[in-house]
Amino acid sequence: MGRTAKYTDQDILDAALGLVAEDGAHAATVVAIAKRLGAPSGSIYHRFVSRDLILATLWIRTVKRFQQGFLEALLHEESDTAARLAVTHTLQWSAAHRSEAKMLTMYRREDLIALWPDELGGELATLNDEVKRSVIAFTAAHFGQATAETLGRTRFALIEIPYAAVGHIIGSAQPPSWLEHTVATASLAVLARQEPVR
Amino acid sequence: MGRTAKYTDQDILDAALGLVAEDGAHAATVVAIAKRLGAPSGSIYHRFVSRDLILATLWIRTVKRFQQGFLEALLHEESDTAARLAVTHTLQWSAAHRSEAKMLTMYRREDLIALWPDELGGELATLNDEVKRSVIAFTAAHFGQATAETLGRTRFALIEIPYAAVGHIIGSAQPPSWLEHTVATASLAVLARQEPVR
DNA sequence: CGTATAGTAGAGAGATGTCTCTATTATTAG
DNA sequence: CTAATAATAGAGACATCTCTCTACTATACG
Repeated sequence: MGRTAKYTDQDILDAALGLVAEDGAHAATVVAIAKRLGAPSGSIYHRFVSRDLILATLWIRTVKRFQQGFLEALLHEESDTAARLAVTHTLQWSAAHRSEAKMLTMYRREDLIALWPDELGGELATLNDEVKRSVIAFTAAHFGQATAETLGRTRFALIEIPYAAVGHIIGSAQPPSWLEHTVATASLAVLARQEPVR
Repeated sequence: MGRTAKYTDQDILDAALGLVAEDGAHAATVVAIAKRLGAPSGSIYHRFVSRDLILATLWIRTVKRFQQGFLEALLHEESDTAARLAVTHTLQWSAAHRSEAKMLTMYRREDLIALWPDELGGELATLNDEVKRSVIAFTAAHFGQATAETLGRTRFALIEIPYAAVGHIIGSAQPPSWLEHTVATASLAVLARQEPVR
């Protein structure tokens, strides 16, 4: 009962995402989001009690969307293959979801959301739990044990190096052909178990 | 003639830098900078005509400070050594200049400076020229020729991978001992001339 | 068909930030 | 010592953004 929604929650999140990706984090003001949808700002506040809640919801949606494939990749039983799949997922997902990839790699949560809303406190607290568990399991399986060093190296190989490559994907019309192979090379070198020649 | 300056240009830049590093880009408001120095905002505007000019000047100062050692490292005639030195410089400089490293790795220019001031337009245009030239020269020397691929791989190895590691330096009291070796391993793997096993 | 309800619409209050303007103060040169 | 000057000091004009409040509108259900 009541009239049907003209602007859905998802529409609002998409508009915010577009603004962040196109014009930067500061551009996603409530007025700008409303204008992008052709709505007045009041309509936005009918759905989300605050700007921070919009961006926090968008953040969670985006992180979860990215994590899904990443977690699946890490499930592969052969650890080198799992690593390759994880790296490939990051690059391909980023190419297929540029705006979202841009948001994730370009901004920290704290720079997008001034004050994390209480109602999403629980969500935030557990958001990375699965990935953390998964990375620890990978490290234990791959290196034999998860120490500060092996964990740090794993994170560097599986997360930070691929993230660093996303800039190349966002920057150009289509990802350079050498990129995927290069990133995999770097990651696997970091994950090498025998002591490399110094 | 006239009274001596109580707050110098450099004091103002340092205050802005501290705010950016500690509380994020949005925290470096003119009022906050003034408060940090114990001055009213009017005194700041006596030195810099706009907030953007403060942050743009800081940006240039920081980039130049970083580039100096990086360019020196790349001068080494043996290219593998040059690469190692460049990587090491990025990590060690970041450890020694955390606030500046944080600013450079955490924010893009566009996110710090809304509208780049005209008076610094020339500076900006040439800011990266030397590094670009230097990276091209390195690529030509190392790979034999600078193509889109060899240039892209060089940038990834010498700039983006080390940048990705800076987070580990900023995040903890002292950089993990394994970091430097790990980053060098990744970079050199990317720079390997023979086709790696796929 | 009419009423309850979910939603849209938009004006405007209040907070925060940039920048301007005028007054005051310290320092140097003659 | 005095005048010129470079700098500090701080009030407030103006812009922008978040969020509130009230009025209006479309739709579903009986």
